[in-house]
Amino acid sequence: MESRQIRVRFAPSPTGYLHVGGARTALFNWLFARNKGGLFVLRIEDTDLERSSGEMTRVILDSLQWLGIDWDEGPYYQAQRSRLHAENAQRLLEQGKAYRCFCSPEELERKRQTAAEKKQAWIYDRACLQLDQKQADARAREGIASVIRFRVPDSGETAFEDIIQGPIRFENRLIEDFVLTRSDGMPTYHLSVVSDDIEMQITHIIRGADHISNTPKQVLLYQALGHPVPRLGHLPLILGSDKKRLSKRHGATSVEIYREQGILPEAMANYLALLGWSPGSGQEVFSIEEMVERFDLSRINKANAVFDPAKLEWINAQHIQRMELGVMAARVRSWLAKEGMLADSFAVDEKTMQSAVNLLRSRCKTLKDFTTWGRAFFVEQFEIDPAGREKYLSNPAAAAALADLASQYQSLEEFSLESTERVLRGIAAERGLKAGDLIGAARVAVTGNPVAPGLFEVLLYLGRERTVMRLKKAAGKA
RNA sequence: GGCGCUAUCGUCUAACGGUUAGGACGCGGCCCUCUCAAGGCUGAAAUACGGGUUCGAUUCCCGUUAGCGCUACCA
Repeated sequence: MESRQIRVRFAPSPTGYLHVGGARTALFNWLFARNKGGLFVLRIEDTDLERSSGEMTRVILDSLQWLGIDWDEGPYYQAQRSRLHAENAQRLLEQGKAYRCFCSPEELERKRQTAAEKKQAWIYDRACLQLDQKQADARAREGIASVIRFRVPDSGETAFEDIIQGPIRFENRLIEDFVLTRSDGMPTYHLSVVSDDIEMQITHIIRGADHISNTPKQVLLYQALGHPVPRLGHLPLILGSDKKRLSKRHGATSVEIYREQGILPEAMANYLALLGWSPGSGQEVFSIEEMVERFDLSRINKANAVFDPAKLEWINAQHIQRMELGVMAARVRSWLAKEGMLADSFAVDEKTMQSAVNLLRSRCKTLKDFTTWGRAFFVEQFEIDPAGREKYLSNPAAAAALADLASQYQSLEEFSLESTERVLRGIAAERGLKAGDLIGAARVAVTGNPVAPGLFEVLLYLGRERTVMRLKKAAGKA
């Protein structure tokens, strides 16, 4: 029994950057398709010409690619397909499943207002449904603008079995005769989506729960158009820390921003997947391949989830630590390039780059940390942290010891982990300093920071020449 | 206002009638230690409320409450 191939789609409106909610919707569709050997279709819903832009489309595609989400078909552009959609409306009109409505937007707005003031529910009152063919034609001839409205059944109910939410039902009498085409002839959202999903043979529609209320209208449309309804699954929404729907108010909401902050795409996808889905095994850190392998629509949660930047950061740190060293080094290299530090860097050869990353990675939560906190591991120009200077380099004794350390390192036969430590401890003992304090002073001198990887490993990484130079410089300034 | 959806630690979640309600982030403590991370151990922290059904409810049903969503000639 060969079942039809699964076809899913992601259909963003290019009215802004790729929102984390949208990114998760795309990811779940993609994971589902990849897990089932299905096809992932990308469609740009750019029918709102006012708010859509080609630039936004470009950014959204770029963000998807960055996340590792690739598409098998598309991108299709919905605006280019309006003629097709309008034809469907025309057909429904001819079949009596839709009718022309001449009510003006102002008139409708007035009725809505009145109802709202009386705290009454209001849906379109079907004033124009009474018009017969002749009357309608007459109005059209008078030049009165009209829209095409879908004729919703008066009774009964429209129900569907949601893959994620379970059975959902709506009474038809509470569903409005919604607009199919606007007065300028352009199709509206419901018509476009359904027409395209039919045309593109979408088998599973996985989207945000904010579309649940739209669904009965679309189900009705499928039925009127004589097409089976695809399987529907509505994902819980992503909320801000105040439990309100995640929006600009909450700060970083586009995946673009997290990318700029140094979040790895693997970590972003990993965290997003955990918002509403869990494998049930307790595992939380996955590679993309593991996610594809484990993903299962039946394990998606029904309740909304609060976006937690702290956990995202932790997931990111985990990926930074676990990623293959060579791959991670390449990421850091690109980050350095992006920051304009690569040209001045002394850590350009692969071996040195890997050593630096190896030393720093367990202490970095984002790529940004490598070039800010870890700056001294890549370039010679770095600032000494004021607090570190105050704590370790402010007294003359430390400065003198540092100068001594520099000269002894210079004449050391072998510059090793063991010898550098022995010399330092010797100097500390000789001068009545605590070893920890001298280590701290040296650390600040060579890394600019009171917090860094183990000192002697750092010295070895930097090499004798660079170490001596930095020690002398700090000693001179102290 | 109407309609719809949801409800386990602060947050993300596990449990698919029987568990001392588990894990993770974050927070606190201890260990490790040249600082800080990482790592290991550990502590505090939850089934919204009220009724049923059942020998037994986090789990099934109803109600209440709360939150969210939709309510356009936007998508």
